[in-house]
Amino acid sequence: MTTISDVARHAGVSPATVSRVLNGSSPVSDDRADRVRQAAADLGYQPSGPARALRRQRTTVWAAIVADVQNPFFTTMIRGVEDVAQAADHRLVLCNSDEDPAKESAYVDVAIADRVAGVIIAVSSASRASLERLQRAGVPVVAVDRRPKGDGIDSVVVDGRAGARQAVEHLLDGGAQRVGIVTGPRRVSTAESRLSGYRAALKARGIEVDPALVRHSDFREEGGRAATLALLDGDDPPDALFVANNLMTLGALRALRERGRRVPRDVAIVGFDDAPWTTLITPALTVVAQPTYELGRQAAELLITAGPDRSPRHLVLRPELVVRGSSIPPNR
Amino acid sequence: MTTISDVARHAGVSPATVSRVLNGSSPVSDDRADRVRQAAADLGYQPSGPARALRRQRTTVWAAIVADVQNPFFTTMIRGVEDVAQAADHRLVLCNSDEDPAKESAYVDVAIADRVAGVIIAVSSASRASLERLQRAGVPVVAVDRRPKGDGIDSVVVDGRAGARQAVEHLLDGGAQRVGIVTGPRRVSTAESRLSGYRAALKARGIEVDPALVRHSDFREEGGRAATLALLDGDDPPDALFVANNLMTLGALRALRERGRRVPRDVAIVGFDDAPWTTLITPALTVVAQPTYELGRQAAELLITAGPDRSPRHLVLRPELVVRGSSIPPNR
DNA sequence: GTGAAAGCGCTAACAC
DNA sequence: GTGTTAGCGCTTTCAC
Repeated sequence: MTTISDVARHAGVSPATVSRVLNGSSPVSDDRADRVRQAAADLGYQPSGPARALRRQRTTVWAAIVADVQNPFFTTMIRGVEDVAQAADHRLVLCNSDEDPAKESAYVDVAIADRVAGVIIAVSSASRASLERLQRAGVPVVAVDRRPKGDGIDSVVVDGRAGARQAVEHLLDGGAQRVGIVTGPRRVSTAESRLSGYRAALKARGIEVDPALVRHSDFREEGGRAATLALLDGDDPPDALFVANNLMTLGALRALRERGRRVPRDVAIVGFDDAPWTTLITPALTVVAQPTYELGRQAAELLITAGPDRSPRHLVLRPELVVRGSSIPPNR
Repeated sequence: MTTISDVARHAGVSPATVSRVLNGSSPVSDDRADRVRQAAADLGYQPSGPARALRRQRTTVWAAIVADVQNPFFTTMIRGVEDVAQAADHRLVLCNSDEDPAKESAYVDVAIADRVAGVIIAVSSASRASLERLQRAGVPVVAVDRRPKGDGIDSVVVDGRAGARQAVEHLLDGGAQRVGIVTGPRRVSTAESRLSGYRAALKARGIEVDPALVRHSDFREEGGRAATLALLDGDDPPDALFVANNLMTLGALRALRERGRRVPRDVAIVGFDDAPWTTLITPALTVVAQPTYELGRQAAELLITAGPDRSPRHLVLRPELVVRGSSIPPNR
C-alpha cells in the first residue's frame, strides 16, 4: 500500500506538503502542487481512511441502522437520507438490525467504535440504552420512523395513529361490522400507534374492541399471513382488515386467497404504507400512504444541523389514505 | 471519548494489559483481567476502530457495492452475503452505486481508502478499471451477478442466457408469433446475456430477430414501462414479451394495462427474476427464477477463501423457469 | 511556502 | 504475566 511518504519522496517534497495539496488546507506553490498531484496519480495513492480518522478525530460517514433492508419502505427512506448525505459530502453505510435488539445494539457499538459522524436509526425497541450510549459517546443521532421513549433525541416520524384511525373509519363507513387488525411487535412504536389509531376509530363509533380481532405479528410477510389465517379461522371472523405494514399486507392477501375470501366482497382490506405492487393487483389495494422518502430526507437534515447544545426537535409527518378498490365492498 | 489509557489508569494496569484482556491475545492474571473488564464497563469504553485498523493494517469490514438497494433482487442477494459475513465475524456495509459507473468508482476508492477486508461487487459496467484498482491495492474482490470482462476476478453469476432462452422458447411453444424483449443497459453483462438467450431461442426456431422488437432500457420500473409502451405502439406490435428484470416487468405490466392489452390472451409475458408480488397478481407471473440468496452466499464464500495466489474461480448458477399463468394464452 | 516533529489510540515486539 | 516502547499513516502546530 502506498503511503503519503511514498508520494512525498516521489515528488521530492515533504509529507506535509502532500497533505496540504491533497486537502487544499493551505497554499502550496504551483509547481510543487503539480508534482504532488502527478506523483499521487502515478502511484495510485489512496489516503488511509483509518489514519486520517485517527488524526482528525472524526469521519464523514453516516450509519443508517434499520430493521429490514428487504423492506421497500426502509430502502425508500434510505434514498431520502442518501441524497442529503451525498449533497453534504457524507457517505452512508447501511446496517441491517433484522428487527433484533441485540443486533441493533451491536451495530450501535460499531458506530461508536468507528467514530461515525452521525447515526440515523429506526429503533427496534423502545429501550433507550443504545441511544444513550451513542449520546454519551457524542455521536449525533436522529430517530426515524419509530420514536424512542422520552424526548431527548431528535426524531422524525409519521402520525401512524391518525393514519390508522382514518383507515379504520373508512372501513366502517363502507359497512364493515367486524374490523380486524394485524399489527407489529409490541416493542415497536409504530405497531403500537397504529393499534391505538384502530382503537380510537372504533371507540369514536361506539364499538367495543374485541381482543379476538387484534393480532400482534412481526412486520414480515409470513407473519402477516399466519396472523390473518388465525383471524379468518376464528369463531367470528372479521369482515374487514387493517394491516399495519406493507409486508404483512402481502401475507394477508395470500391468506385471504388461501381461504377463498374475496376482496373486498367478503373481506375489505386496507394496508399501511404503499408499495409498487399495490396498484397491480385486482382490486387495487387501499393504503395509508406514507411520505417515505421525505421521512429519510428530513431525518438527514436534522442530522446535519444536530448539535449537543440545541434542544431536541420532533417532526411528525402526515400520512394519507389512498382509497382504491380493496376497501369498498359492492353494496353493503 | 475514553481511550485505552483511561481504562488502564482506572484499572491500575498498563494499556498493553487492557489490550490483551479485551482481545484475549495473551494470558492475563484473573484479578487484573477482572479489574480491566470492570473499568471498561464503568467507562463505557469502545476501542477506536480507526486506531485499531491503522495499527493492525486490516479491518473486518466487507463492502457490498450494488446497483440498486431498492431492488429486492439485490437485497435478497445481500442477505446471502450477510449471513456468511456474520458467521465469519465480518461486518457488511452496503453501497448503492445507482447503476452509475462514476458513483461505483467513487465507492471503490472509499473501499480502498478504508482498507476494507473485501469487496463484493455487482459491476455497473464491463469496464475493469475499478476492479484493477482494487486488485492493485490488494483488496480481495468477488464479482457477483454481473461478470466483468476478462477472467482475472472471482465471480458468481447466473446463466442468464440459458434462462432467457428457455423463457423465449416457452413463449414460442405457447404459439407466440412475435416475441418482444425489454432488456437492460448495454454495458451490463446480465442485460447482454439475457438478450443473447433471446436471440438464441429465436434462431433455434428459425425465426429472424426483428430489431423493432428489441428494446434496451435501464432495469428500472419506469424504463420498463416506457420501453413496453414503445413496443406496443409500434407498427407490428408483439404478441409476447420477455422482460429482463423484475422492476421492468412491473413497468411492463402497467404499460399493458394502460393499453388495455389482456395478459396472456393479447400479450403473453415472462419476467426475469421472481418477486413477492408475482403470485399475487392475476394471472400470476411466469418468471425465470434465480437462486438469489445463493448467489450472495456463494460470493461471500469465495471472498472468505480469496487469496492473491490462487487462480480465479468462476461459478455459474442455474436459473429455473417457473411457469404460471401470464405466459399461457388460452388456445392459440 | 515549506519542512521537522509531535501525536491521534492502538497493538505487537521486546525486555524483564 | 506484565510494562515499556515503537510505530501504523496521517494532519497540524511550530519554526523558519
